[in-house]
Amino acid sequence: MNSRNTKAKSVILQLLKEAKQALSHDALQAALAGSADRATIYRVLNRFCTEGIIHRTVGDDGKQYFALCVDCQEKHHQHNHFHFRCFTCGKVECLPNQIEVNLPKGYRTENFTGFISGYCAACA
Amino acid sequence: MNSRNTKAKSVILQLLKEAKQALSHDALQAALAGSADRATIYRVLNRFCTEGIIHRTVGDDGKQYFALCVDCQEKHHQHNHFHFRCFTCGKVECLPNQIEVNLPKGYRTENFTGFISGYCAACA
DNA sequence: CTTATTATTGCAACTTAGTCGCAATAATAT
DNA sequence: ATATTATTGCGACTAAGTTGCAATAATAAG
Repeated sequence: MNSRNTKAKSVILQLLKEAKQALSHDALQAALAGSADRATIYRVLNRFCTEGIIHRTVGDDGKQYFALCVDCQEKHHQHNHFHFRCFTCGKVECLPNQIEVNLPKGYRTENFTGFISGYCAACA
Repeated sequence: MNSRNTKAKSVILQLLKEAKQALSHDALQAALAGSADRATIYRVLNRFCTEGIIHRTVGDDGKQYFALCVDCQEKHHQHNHFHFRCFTCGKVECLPNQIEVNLPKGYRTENFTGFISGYCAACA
């Protein structure tokens, strides 16, 4: 009785799967076209994050983006990759490079956020 | 007649100099203790950014942090470094490492944001 | 199939971060 | 001393995200 299959959950998951890129809350809300409440979308996304189905990153626009990143699916969840946002087309994609930043002695990493914005190949 | 010396500007600059780390708007506001208006602080910070005196980064908490980073002062402004935020003490510091991320062909970088949060040596 | 349990939803209110218009203030130049 | 206009303070506003609560609807149990 832990988790239930609801329309909102399956549609949001489907959208994230199809997108193959990171989506913001409002992009999802637009795609859902009123079929789910604002708060519900936020809650579903947060649930997916804690369940480890998707990962969250914060853009340099201060907004949260959610992605179902392909290569960190089954493996030990490692999200030390950068995200790229195109100013023109607005898409936010996961970049393949895994980054290692060496922190000062004694520091412990809990969360990694790498974000680059600019113009993608199609829009540059 | 481009820029004027005002109390707000000099105090905020002074605070950023003393801090030797990135400060958020509300940290500055607290330090200013009512001696400057919310909106003024935001405006001064934005002005400093466009003047190139300080740089802005967005934390994984979605908040903006402003720093007068030492090593990118006079040089050609290069802010491809990571910032680290400690969950416990809350400080946000600039990490020395300059990062190079190789983007897909044809992509143009406009903005770089690297943010790591966790526990600093003193708090871990 | 029917009923009970409770995860999930929708709604509304709320918080926080940041921006903006406008009149008042006060640096600087004349 | 006066004029110019950058800057400030105030208030209203927006956008992103969260939360409380009652209603809804998956699932489990009978």
